[in-house]
Amino acid sequence: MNNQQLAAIFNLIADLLEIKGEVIYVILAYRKAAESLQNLGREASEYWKEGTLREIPGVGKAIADKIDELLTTGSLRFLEDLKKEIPASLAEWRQISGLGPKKIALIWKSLGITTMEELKQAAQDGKVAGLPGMGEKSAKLILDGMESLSRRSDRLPLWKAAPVVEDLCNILGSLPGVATVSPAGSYRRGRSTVGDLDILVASENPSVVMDAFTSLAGVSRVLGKGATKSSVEFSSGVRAQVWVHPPAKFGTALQYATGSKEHNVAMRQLALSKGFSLSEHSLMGQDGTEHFFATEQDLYAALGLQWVPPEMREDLGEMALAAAGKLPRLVELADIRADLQNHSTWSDGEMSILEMARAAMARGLKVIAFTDHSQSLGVTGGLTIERHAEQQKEIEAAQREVGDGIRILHAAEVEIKADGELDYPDDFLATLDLVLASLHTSLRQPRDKVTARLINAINNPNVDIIGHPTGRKIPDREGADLDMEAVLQAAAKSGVAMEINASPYRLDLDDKYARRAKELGVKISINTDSHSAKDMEAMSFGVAIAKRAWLTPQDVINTWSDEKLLAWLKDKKSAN
DNA sequence: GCCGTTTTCGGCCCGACTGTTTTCAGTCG
Repeated sequence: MNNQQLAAIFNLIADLLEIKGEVIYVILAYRKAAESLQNLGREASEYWKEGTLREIPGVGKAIADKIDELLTTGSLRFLEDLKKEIPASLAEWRQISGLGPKKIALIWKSLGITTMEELKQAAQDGKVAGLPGMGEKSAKLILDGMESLSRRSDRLPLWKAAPVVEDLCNILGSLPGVATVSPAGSYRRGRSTVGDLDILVASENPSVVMDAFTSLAGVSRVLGKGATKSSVEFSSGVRAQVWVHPPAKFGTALQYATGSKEHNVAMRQLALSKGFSLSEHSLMGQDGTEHFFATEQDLYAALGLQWVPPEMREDLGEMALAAAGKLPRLVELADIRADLQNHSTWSDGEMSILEMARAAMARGLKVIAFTDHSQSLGVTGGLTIERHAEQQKEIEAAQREVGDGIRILHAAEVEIKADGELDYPDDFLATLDLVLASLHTSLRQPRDKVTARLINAINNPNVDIIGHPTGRKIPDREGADLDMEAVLQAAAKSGVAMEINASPYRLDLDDKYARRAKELGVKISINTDSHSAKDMEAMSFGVAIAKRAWLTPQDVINTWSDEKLLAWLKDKKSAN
């Protein structure tokens, strides 16, 4: 049983307990444990074997015992008993927006219904509207909620969210009286998928913003419209929410709207411990005096904290570091000087080596590696060794053309074949400037086999980087079922770097594994996997993942000087 | 149910918006 499955069980327990009417703090404890398991870079089963389950944040005696029972027997007595009391199908109703635990309990107990179909029927028949505290609008809210639930996917992939956020910011920013616009929420925190889109607007005239936002083209449903906060659903199923605050309060408001919820709870607790009450409007002293902050920096400083980068705001230890003035200097987009996975027309790319190199130069890069596919990946036009010799000539010509502007590396994305062997012989690999090894095929192999394939590649002294390690595609394809802990341990031992593939379709490694890699001393390479100049824009997404993993420039080989990077590549070769 | 630079027991964040209400409960973020 993996972390995701354990987390799902604890979230289910939380849902059922909430409907049952359990005190809120018990529910919060289960949700915290679930959240914590999802963010963990190692499997809980490994902690379990070591007897260190309670080192997982939010896991105390009771939940550790439940994890133990689940891993030992595969089931949980507590949950089975709970299901006899509260039908598990009611937990599905929680996904309907506008329907919370209290109303679910009311409907279930009053009408004796438990399924989605029965709920729909009851809402249509007027039975829901007849309940105490409910009315026609409540029934309609439920029906609308069910309707949009059927249209929505769980979370929005970044490649879908980014253009929408950009459009919204441009439109809102051009309204009269608007001083500033900023994305907030999970998008600003750099998550690889986002839920609803959150946008914060600074203006003294909120009604203009609210009116414009709720009447945008493409809005299919206004979920709420108030004086300073509104939310809408677009016909695409995407939901967005906009807050408006005056510029003088923009700092507190942006901090609040950025979250995460867990980070904000920690912030408020800290404020309380210092005799203040923190809200999205102000920091209020016990005597009622309010302090306003135009910037987040001022707010964090007022609480005795360093400004915490949004990507770190998950309550995973950043508060203590910020209080001690010891936040790491995270890697930034401006630190990136090399992109080490790119494709040209020599395989499945759309542009020539010279065109790509010039595009990279225009972005300020100093090193670009061409990692065209290897021969066995036929659909991509993978290169034979003979064609590599021709490509080498073109690279030399392109290098003469661009001069000192950028260094072009002759590399390859070598296929790790189904049997674990690499697609080129070692003596050829040794001649390349850089070798990136990746899985593209037979991703569904059993865990042991696919893990062994990757480790075999890691142990090849010619391999410098493992590309997009799990092979996942967002949102459609789960990655290979890897024993990531074993993979990262092997990489630490051999000195191979692991890639954070910056493509918003991949973002692989994800942040939790990248963070675990850093703990083990594994170097990271952030690459765009570009097939055209436009793809190079994705670097910022990869950097966001790296920041979420708390990586510094030293951890990321793409930030290193030419000398250091080339020496590192050479050392790996000479260790051959 | 978890947790500890106020605490091993007593806390655990705060406000906007909506609908069904005559002053508030539920939901959401």
